[in-house]
Amino acid sequence: MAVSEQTQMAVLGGLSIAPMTGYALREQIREALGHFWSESFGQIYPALSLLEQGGLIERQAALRAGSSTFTITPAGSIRLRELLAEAPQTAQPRNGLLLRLFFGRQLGADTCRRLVLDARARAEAELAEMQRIRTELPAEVAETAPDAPYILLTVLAGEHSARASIAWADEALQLLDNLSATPSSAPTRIEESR
Amino acid sequence: MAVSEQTQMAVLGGLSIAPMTGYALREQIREALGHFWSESFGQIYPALSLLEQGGLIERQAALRAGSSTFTITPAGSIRLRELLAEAPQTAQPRNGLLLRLFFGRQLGADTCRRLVLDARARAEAELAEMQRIRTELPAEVAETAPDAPYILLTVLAGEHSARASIAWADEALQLLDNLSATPSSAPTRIEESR
DNA sequence: ATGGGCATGTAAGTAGTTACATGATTTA
DNA sequence: TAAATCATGTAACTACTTACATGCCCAT
Repeated sequence: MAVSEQTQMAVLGGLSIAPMTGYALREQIREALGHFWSESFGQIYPALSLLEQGGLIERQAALRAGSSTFTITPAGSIRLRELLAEAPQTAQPRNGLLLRLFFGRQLGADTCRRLVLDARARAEAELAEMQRIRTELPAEVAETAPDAPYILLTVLAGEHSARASIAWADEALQLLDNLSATPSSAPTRIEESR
Repeated sequence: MAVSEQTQMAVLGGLSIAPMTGYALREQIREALGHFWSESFGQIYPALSLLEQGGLIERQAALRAGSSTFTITPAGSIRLRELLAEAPQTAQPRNGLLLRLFFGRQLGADTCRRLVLDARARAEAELAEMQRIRTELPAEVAETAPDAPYILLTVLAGEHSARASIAWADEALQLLDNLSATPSSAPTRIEESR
């Protein structure tokens, strides 16, 4: 127990692309899935033990003493497809930025502006990163080419999300400026966007 | 202990808009913050006890026996502003949909299309909901008018996010269609978007 | 009088992170 | 040979949810 199906899915998925050690798995998850997923060692190693016991992966002694390489078994591939086919469970959202802005009156327009600017900067960085990944995609996954179009979908999601954050931030900044200009009286009128 | 600052912030924030019972607080958080925040009773009641002990909120006996209304104290207002001013802590992302699409080859283009269509439908619903809230905003918060422009920021964020999801889904569906059309060979060429 | 919504609270369980302990191998 | 990196594993902690126990009060 104590290992969620989500984690099993990520571990089996990683090993479905290439056999590797637990340590490498964590690195790969960080690099390839980092912008929408994460796993810590405290999850990965128990998951590897469990999956090995279930015959879904196999452990081979690696060159390095004490370390081992894990390979997915045919049963593991079947299990992976099963897990992937389950409906994605969406955790309830917790957006600290929006929570702060909701109570923004307590915080003041200036501090809110700062928060939005920070968010905008993060989104810009995210967008640049996604575009970098997209240009490097064809080369990176040369041997895992059939996965490339699916990976592209996740990169595009990141791009759309980042662009939306930037557009929202710009609109929000303008509203906050109006708010500062008209200290308390007439609430600023909002024109329809798009 | 055992009550996170995040929860204290949400509880103090809720009570900063109006005094209410723990039960009402949960309802309000659900209705007003539901699309970007959530709190369960298991969080709210311990938080109320803690904040009361700290003198940040006060309990008054309500009309109904056994129930009590909580009011934020001046010290509570100060604490709220302190908490709001702290940098938003962003939990690491876990997007089950993108995880599935990343390993989409195992799942097949058809099942992926279904997943994307579901996501698109959810985004459409979200967009409609955000637009409904926006039109009702001026009326709803008549007495809490000064909060309205800040609340609007969070609604706009939801709209931008939903629109981005829809645009991404449409692009993804087209890519998946191409993928089905060209079974395995020539990976489809992606033209630059924007 | 009873079923449903209002109301409070707690215990148990789930999911996950962080920090630590340990040691091998590579690189500077 | 020392530091950095690779590698495995576990224990303690944090945050949060779910389920339950309890009871009030209103409408039918």
